[in-house]
Amino acid sequence: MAEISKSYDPREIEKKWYAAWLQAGCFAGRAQAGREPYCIMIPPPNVTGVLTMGHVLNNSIQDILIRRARLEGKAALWLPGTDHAGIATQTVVERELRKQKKTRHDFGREKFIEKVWEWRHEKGGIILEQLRRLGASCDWNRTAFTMDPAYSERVLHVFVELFHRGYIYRGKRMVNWCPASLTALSDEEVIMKPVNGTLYRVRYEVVGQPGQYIEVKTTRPETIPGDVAIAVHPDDPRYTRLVGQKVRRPLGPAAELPIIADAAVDKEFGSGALKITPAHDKVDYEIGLRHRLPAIDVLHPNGVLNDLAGPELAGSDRFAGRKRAAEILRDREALVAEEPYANNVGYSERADVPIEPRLTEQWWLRYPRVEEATAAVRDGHIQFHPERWTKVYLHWLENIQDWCISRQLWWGHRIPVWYSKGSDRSDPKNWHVSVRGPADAENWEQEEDVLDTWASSWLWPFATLGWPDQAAMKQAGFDFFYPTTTLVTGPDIIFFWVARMIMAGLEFVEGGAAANSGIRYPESGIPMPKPGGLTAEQIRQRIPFKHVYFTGIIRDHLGRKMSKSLGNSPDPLDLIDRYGADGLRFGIISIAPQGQDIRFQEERIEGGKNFCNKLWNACRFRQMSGEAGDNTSLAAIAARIDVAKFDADDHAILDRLLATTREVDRCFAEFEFSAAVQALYGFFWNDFCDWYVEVSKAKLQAPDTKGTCLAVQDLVLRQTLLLLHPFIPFITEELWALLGYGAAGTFIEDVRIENASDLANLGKLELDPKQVAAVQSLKAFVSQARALKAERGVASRKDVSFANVASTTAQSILEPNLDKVLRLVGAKEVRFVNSTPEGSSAVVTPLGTLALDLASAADPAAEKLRLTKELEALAKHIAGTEARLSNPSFVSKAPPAVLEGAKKQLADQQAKRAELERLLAALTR
RNA sequence: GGACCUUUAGCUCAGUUGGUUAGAGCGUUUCCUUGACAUGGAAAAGGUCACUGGUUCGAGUCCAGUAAGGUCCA
Repeated sequence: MAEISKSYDPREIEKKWYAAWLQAGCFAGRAQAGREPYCIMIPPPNVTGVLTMGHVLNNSIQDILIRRARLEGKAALWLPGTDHAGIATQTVVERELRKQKKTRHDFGREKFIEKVWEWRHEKGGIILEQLRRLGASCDWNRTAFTMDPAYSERVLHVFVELFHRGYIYRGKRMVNWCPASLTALSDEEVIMKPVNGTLYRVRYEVVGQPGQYIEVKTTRPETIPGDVAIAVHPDDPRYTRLVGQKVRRPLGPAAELPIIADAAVDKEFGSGALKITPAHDKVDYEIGLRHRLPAIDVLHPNGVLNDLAGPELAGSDRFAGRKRAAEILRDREALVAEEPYANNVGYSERADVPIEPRLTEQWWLRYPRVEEATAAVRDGHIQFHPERWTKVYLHWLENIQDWCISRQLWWGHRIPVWYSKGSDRSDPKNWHVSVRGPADAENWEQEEDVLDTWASSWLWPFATLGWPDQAAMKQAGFDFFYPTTTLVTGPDIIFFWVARMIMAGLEFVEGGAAANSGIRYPESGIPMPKPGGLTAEQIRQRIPFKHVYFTGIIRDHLGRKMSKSLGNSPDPLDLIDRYGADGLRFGIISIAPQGQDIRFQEERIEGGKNFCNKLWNACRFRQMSGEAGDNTSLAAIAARIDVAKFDADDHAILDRLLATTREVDRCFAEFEFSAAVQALYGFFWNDFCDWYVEVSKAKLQAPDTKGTCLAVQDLVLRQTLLLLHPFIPFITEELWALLGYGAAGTFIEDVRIENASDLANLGKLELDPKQVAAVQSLKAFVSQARALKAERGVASRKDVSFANVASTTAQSILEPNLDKVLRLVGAKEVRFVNSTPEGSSAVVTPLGTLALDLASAADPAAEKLRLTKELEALAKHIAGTEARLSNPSFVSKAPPAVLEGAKKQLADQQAKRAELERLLAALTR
């Protein structure tokens, strides 16, 4: 067996094991009858993406879950992939073209898409390579991409199905238009930002009544040329007599605008009169529809004012145009005032520019299965962790709006609709909708728009498993892995992705014959669902996942979001280089409480690395302590343990091992990963290294106890490695091999992890609670003895003697453990005496009053001060306990156990006080 | 405007169904290179649990309100 080096160096070990895992096919997700499936679909990162700390957290958790599932004997599949990120990817490639002073139009659609594919093959999907450095155990053979030919066909298939099922329509409606990307966006892609702008008060002269004006307030005077009316509230007495009259448009082509009454007008805002610009505002558009008003679009798609804005403004950008408009109005004395004004403006999420409400022809989706999607989460078929996100989800579903799914881009899934050449595109009679297109292609022209990227990734959980192709589904193990088990993602895409996946699953995944109406869709042959809702059973079969774990957002140490522009985001690969992948994983998990945002501190990553080194060295200690025994199975180790040779420390460490195993089990059940890491840290560092390893040093000297002590270490280390493996896979795999827990060519994942009761049974561990408790008092005794030494400044010396006044019980606990205690304290002897020596320093421990024997007498003043302070603190506690016990309500109402506890506590405290008083009195004498 | 989250040691956070003297890591102070580890060991200092009420024998924990910070929706 190779010797374990003095410190842990992750580099070569990580490389070695990742290659070995790949070589052995450890990550392959296989549908295996008789095994429980455990499946995670990666939230596909953007193909342009690089690894961020958010990805590190998110993917570490997925890897933890999937590796734990393997240890539990489940058939685990973690399916990786990327999405094509329509706008982001197209922007990246266009930016490269711009360096050559070219635009996509110089290439044309087909050539440009070839360019994007070239880029994708060269530079796209780097993030998947980076995930390997982190140790991600994805089934790379199944790597999916939303633009893969097979996936693409599934996306188009869904469009065609939804069209036939009546969920998709085309219409000229108000959309969120991004003037930078020149495409429509969905509501979810618009971010509201507070903006400090100006509110312009503008007056419109009433026709035929010189000197009579109506005043309106607007933040967008440049759209006045698009005004078609002034609206007031029908119940507003200020304007009743003006309704039906006209005003002059103060800017742009001259026009007389009707004054109309509409209940949508807010009487309280400004003067109570609203300018109506249907082409540039959603509310105005609706008012315009009600009053049959025209819509005058004064903007080019890129936000530059067009000729309809009039010669004064045409050609100006919308923001320059706003200033110019204000100047003109001022010159014409139509501008009454300008006021600073804070309001919310919608920004394009990707391009970070204000969006324009714009009237365009788009494709819309009425969401399917909204009710069932509500029920799925409300009724607990899908569980959110933390649970509170349920409310956010349900609220969104209650207020759901149709989804604009068309994008004016080239990179993406081109909408599978063809228009009969030369005919009216707005008439569905002239449409052909199919995956493959019309047979007589020459008579048709295809829709130019592509689908929103989310309209492809919402199919991710089943499209990656071959749906709807039966053969592909069989090969992928669809029936075995679907519904998947857990989705790990950020709450920021709860609407974008989580909710939509649920609806897609409910609509498309077959489950239960009762769902079928007997009618089949012409395109796919898929049975048409029965009208009406799905049963609970059908919902359970169709949902895409059973658990959704929402991670927190990683912030910098000041609490700011990490972003490229702030430069406050560390490079994960750099962190891996410096701390190891395991160190990074352990560190990030330890600071990621469930459902809360995380403040990143590099010190914690360093802590992860230190923990790995500690683990490494504890195993090194084991290796140096004695011959390796048969470690190849739990039973083999158990056979080397002679329970008759157990001392209190063996009982205690195994008791803590079982408790830790239970705690980690609980944490996995409740998605509390940082609590699991903390439990493991505390157990291993404090209970095992700081105590058991130290007491072992004495035990190993005795030939009688050596074998059992080594076997106990082997047992503890084995279970610890198993419990830690999902969190820190590389180092545990290496140590597993070095300590001989697995045969050559096998991996830690080939073993099944035991739960606490199985571990106790298989290890034949009959633990004595009294012995466990004895170690508690021994620890306190040792700690107090050390403190006594430290206070007298003799911490390093080993030749000191202690005198202990102990009860027979205390003495019976101390004596069999004395060798170990002396070693831990750093002392020559503990003499059992009847009274503490005159003038010595003493403390009251659970195992007697312990005095430090020194040639030099203690400083009486210092001793007095110390004892007095301790007595004062104790007196407070005694007073508190007495007060409780003298309260009749407490005595009569508190549960007996609590009452007994308080009584015992009081007795202990009083005994300790008596002893301290005696020490103090001895000093004063 | 609606909903949710957070507020505990200098910093970052635990604290499970209310029940001994509220914990951890980092940082700080002192001591220690003893044959696993200085990426370490030992000891210590450090908290009126944001505030105000209430429920209770008993509140960091439950309830109501207030304040500050944050997130989402409109």
